[in-house]
Amino acid sequence: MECQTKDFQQEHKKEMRAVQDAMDVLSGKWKIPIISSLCYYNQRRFSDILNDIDGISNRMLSKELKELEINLLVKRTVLDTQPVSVHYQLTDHGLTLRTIIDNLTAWGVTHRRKIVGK
Amino acid sequence: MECQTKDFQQEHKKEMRAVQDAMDVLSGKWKIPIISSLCYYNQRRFSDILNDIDGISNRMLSKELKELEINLLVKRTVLDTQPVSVHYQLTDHGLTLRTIIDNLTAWGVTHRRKIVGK
DNA sequence: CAGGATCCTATACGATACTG
DNA sequence: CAGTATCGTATAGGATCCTG
Repeated sequence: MECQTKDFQQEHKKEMRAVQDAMDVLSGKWKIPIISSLCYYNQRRFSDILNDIDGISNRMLSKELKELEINLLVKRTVLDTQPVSVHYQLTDHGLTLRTIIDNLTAWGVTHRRKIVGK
Repeated sequence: MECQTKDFQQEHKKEMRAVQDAMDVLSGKWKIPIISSLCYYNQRRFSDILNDIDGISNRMLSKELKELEINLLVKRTVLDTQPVSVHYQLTDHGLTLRTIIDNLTAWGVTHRRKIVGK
């Protein structure tokens, strides 16, 4: 411990800022489920996602999708049907989250086993 | 899309529950920075962590460490020195988060570049 | 169908002060 | 040093109703 220089610590703080940047985008109750849904189904309408995710309200879905759009993770496409339908899909950048989601899924499974016990 | 069976959807909902389980443990402002700190330094005292993480209060650190302990991610050890010092370290189970944290860190970096522009 | 507007509650979090 | 207690605020999120 005594050998740790200021640079060493600064390097770590930089890393922490990066993880927090990531978590700022992904935290909350619904972001990951939404991304997960779009990952799984590739292309999805508003009401489909509403159905994919148990317990989410339209208000929340709308709000979260907007934030994901702002963060360039999701692309919104309005189709001029009657009545209008709207498609959501992950951008290329959004797709780069796939590995993380998969890892989190796997970890979630083993964690539950660990906590609840089997 | 039309070929998706009920089973297919149920499988996906299971996966989503798993990611949410993971996020329940990791969400919030401080959990990941704390784990990151313990990952980096291996063993750390309360006041050290307080120093590692910019902006965290002792109240929050105390609270978050307790939750991490309950989730078996962190082990607390009291050393009978005068005055007492307390060591925190990741459990084996906590260490399994390393990959995820590394991935999130890397993703955070590219995401910031993407959003802020370079 | 795809949302927006409104209202309300819970909890996350912050600041400060105190203790063994 | 390693916390706990107390108080206050802000934000996340839920419920319900409305609209082009």
